Amino acid sequence: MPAVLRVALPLPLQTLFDYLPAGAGLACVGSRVLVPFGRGKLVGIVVTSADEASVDSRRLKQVLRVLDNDALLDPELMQTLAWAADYWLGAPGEVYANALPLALREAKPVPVLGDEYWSLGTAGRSALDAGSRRGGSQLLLAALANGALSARQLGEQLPGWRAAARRLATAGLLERSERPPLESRPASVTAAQLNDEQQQAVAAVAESLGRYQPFLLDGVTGSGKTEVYLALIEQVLAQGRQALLLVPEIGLAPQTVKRLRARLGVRVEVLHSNLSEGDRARAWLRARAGSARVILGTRSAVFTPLPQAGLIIVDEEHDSAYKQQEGFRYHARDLALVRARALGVPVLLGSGTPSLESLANAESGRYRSLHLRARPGAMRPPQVHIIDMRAQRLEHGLSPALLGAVAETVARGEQALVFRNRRGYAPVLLCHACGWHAECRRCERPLTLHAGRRQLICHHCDHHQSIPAACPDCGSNELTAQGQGTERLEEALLARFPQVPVLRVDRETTRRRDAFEEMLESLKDDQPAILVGTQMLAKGHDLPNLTLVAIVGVDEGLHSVDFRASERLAQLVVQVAGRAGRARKPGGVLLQTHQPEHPLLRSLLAHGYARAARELLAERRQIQLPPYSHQVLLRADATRREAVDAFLAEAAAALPADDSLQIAGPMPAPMPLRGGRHRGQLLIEAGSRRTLHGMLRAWQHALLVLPTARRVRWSLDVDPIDLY
DNA sequence: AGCACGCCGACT
DNA sequence: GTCGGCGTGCTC
Repeated sequence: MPAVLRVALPLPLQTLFDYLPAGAGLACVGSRVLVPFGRGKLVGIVVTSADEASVDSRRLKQVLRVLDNDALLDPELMQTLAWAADYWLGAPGEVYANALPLALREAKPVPVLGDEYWSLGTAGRSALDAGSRRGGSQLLLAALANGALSARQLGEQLPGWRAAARRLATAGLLERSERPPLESRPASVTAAQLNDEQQQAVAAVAESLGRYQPFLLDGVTGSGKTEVYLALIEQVLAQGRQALLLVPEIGLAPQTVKRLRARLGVRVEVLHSNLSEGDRARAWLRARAGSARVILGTRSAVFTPLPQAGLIIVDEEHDSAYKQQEGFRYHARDLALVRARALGVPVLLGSGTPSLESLANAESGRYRSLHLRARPGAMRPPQVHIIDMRAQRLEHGLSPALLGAVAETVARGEQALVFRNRRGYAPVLLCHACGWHAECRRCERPLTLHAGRRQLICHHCDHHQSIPAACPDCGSNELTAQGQGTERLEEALLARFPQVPVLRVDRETTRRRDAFEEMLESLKDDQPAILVGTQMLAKGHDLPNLTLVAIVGVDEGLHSVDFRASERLAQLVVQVAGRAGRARKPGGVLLQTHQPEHPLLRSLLAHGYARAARELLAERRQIQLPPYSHQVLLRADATRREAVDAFLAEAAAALPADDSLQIAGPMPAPMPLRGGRHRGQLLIEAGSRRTLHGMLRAWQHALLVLPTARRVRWSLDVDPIDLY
């Protein structure tokens, strides 16, 4: 019997807490325990045991209850989580809080491993026969008339059924039960014929099944990456192993799930934020039990237990959604690699526009490269043309050439997409008489004019205010909207093409869940239409009648302070342009810019992403930026600027004297004021990861005990991807 | 994080 | 005279 158990508690503290073992029940490493803490109780994870307590043994308390007889987290996950906590400087408790579904962080036994089923009670059947219910309740009763349905089936048939179910259950008309999960059904769709490159990719990964090997699968939109994933998952399933597929956002999931289910004929567990906590916990547990064979999920799904792991796939690996931006700032793609190594399985990173990090790893031989060049079933790659905006008469920011191309497209009965990465009507409201412009007081940035909502909105904090009728400085009523957002482009295109449906797709118009999918589905494949929107349009399902993509106003990305802006711009342009390439007909892409000579744009358009990325990488190498150096960013903010300055100065002074560390700052953050808080940062760079990580824990500890640290909010970000 | 303890300003 | 501000320290 060990003397003490070392327990991780859900607190943002860097320490483990020692407890005496419980009187009854043995708590093994990786299991949950309920412990007394202060005047309350907490659920923690047993991380290790030790012979001796790290504090005075008189202070030790006893574990109240052992919640799991067997480890909830297997040794591989425990080891990977410990690694992750160490690498990203996470507090142990926070790391476990990210890895475990919420329902498993409570002092309850693990939920029953089954599916939730609903059926009519006797009273329910009478109510159905009597027709005494209306609306959603009536529909739900009718849906259950022929027998019980699972929550999953109900979700597919009757959106919003849960509210009705709750009402009817309270009234005693419905019964809830748990049943073991359904056995798999035979696949309903057979494999597509793979082309040579796809076959080679599948063969290469398949040959590595059973051992760790990272692959970078580089394939443009429509090149058939998904078919490669499917073929590999099939092989993994045939070996009786599990496959984990990560996607950057769940918006991409519904079609992928449908495709996986139809093709593989097995249950596909989906782990995402819209899932109820009970369902999420059950899916997680089914993966742990090995009954879930295919797991699809976003960032946090990288923590799914995989006792019979066969393969991990990270789709759209360049996507920054894989990096958690607060709390425990881990990167799911990087963690997927660590897990794959621990599990001894291959890991496949897929993207049409790979991150420079992954390209560098492929170049150095750490990853094996797989390419898909051909576009099966698609026409040749879209032709990209630059429109030089200089000296053009613009109509709401749209050049005659662009409008002409849109006109031709819709005249042919085809669809056009106008991409502008700015929401709202106009990014600036300017006084023509005195030069005043509306600015957020809490961020010192221009307020965006939203015409439909009749408000000025700050895109950096939630500040809203009404639109002034006259200039508050000089009283002039010559207030003019400067620049174009998606709302204004929508208005201009509507006015210009009154006979064609114009759909705006941005955060405002797709606020409701599923709104985005519904909007895209409302497009008739054989009818003309114009889509206007932001980033969101870079993804989503195929639009076979979309033949023109017009990219407007990406110039901001060409001279940003963030060294990653050009990489992101190139990825965005290629991803958006790719939307035109999936049509039955050849697609065209127009890029409207003030800087047609910009080397990045020239290289991108003349030679494609791979070449542009190589050039960006060469630049990074020359000036020793990531991935050729390693960074840690200390961020701090406070209502008083002096508090930030004092803390950062002390933080810099607490750094070890080491010539191999490059220190930038303390300096103001790119947005020095946000939401009324002053922000500053200190960037540490090193050529070697070992050097950097060698000092990090000690430095973090030094920061924790700085008196000035108490007067600011601060965080350390290892491998930051946004320097905002 | 959450909570207690402790030392200085405006109130029944 | 007390109620309550948040600065400081602690939680095994």
